[in-house]
Amino acid sequence: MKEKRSLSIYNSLSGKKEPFVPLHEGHVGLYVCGPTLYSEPHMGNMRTFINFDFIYRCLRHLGYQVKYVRNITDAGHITNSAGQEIDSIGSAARLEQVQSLEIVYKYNVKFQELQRLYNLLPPTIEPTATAHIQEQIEAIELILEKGFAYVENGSVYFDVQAYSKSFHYGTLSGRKIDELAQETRALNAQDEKRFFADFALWKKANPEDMQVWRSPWGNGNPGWHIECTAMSTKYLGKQFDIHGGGMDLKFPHHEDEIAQNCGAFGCNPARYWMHANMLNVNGQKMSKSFGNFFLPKELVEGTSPLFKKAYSAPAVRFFMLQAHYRSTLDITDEALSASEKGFERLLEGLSLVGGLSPGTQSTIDIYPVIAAAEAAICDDFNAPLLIASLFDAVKHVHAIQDGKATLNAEDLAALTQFFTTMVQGVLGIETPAKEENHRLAGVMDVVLHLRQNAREQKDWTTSDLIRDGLAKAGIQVKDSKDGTSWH
RNA sequence: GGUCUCGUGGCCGAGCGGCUAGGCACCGGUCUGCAAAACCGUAUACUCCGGUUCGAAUCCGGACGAGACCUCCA
Repeated sequence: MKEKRSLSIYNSLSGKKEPFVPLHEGHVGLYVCGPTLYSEPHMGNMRTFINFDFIYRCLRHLGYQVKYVRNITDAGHITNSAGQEIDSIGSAARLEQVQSLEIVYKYNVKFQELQRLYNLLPPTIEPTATAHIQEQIEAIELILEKGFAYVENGSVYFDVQAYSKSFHYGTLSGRKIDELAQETRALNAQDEKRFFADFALWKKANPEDMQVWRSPWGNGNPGWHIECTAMSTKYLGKQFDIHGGGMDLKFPHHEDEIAQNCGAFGCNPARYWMHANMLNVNGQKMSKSFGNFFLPKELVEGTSPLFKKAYSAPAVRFFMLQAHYRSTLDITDEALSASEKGFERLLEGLSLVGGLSPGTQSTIDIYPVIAAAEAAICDDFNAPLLIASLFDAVKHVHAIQDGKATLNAEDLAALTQFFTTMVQGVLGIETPAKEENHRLAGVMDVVLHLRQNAREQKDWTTSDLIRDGLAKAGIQVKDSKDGTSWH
């Protein structure tokens, strides 16, 4: 009996929130630009994937059947927009003195580990670029047939000038070609391109290239943008509902993807473009080139010099979702530890709600809270607002726990269902499994029993000695009405 | 230089024309042998200057400041 709600999504194409209308009722085609496997994904990369994982979960929660395609780039991007040729994976391979495939395999394993660590649902399909060379070649052929590309010395370039006669180049980024011409930084001697804004669809192989594929134009490598066009078309069609990715991909990558798709099929690949904002460190984008990045692993292990302690993956995920996906988020030790406390409070609420007993009648109305949460999801996937409503629910849970309020069986079931669905299903936060150390637990039972005896005899010296001693050992004792616990 | 985004209380971070965001910290309270923990509660805000409006953090213009993109980037 899920209420039909109208979802609205901020569309980067229009710069506005728009009501979401899927191409096929009840179904959503979602394509997200995934990682390039030339290094271990850093925390900034993970923020984008966490955000889109949340969006994916929201769409499913709203009852949509979602086909979620997230590509894996395992072919080095060959670009020459600045007259330079960069094969990221090949470079990494040379640096590590191994073959390209080893690089790709190594970092793919790491990425899969991170997906599990941060509780990312597996996409419906995770296609790789190297497994779709044929599709990329076919897409390039189609663009050539339509007259929006040209072959030059074994390479194929997208012809932006020809394209501009039929389509508007710059719909997504708002860039204008003549402005671009002036803005483009000093270039090296122009190469085979006819026009500065042209970009490579296929690049002729260099002698030192490790990965090379055959094509109608000779041996070479696919261009940076064409894999997304080829794979999104294959798995989602010429046009689908939502295309997502990091903000930094908006230009030129997504702009060129649009040009390719329009050039090949006459339509924008996606009706809604969504861009996740950057993770900042000290107010600046986390980036390989700034050197201010850290790895997800370092955060979980507490080995990054930026942070005083370790933060669990669910806590980090929660921290990320406390900011809206379209806002930049500055990650600092202070912000993270503040968020962690709230995170624990939420988990406490989650564990309490299951143990509550129903009353004969309800003295509080929980449905406004549930409605607020659903509305937050529908308002451009507003995770922070959703979390705020969950904290309202936590207050209700405590009130019931303290006997200050009651819920009848039906309402209590609704609250419990709501809480677990939102925290685990939608936010994707799994309670971290408590590490059970039976021997320590046995020792603690004895120690706390001794302390309890001392307390009953008002032997405060002994009881405080035990308490302070445990504190030094990193164990905190918590006294409450129901007894003493520790962690 | 061009294009765009953003400036919210001690910190993080929502809201985007009128109605308490939320979390953390602070302060007060309950509990406690004292603490801690836990729970409850109060307070503090919208960079500046103009304009529109009965009414603006919220819309428009300007100033200042920050960031992103224009080059590989999630």
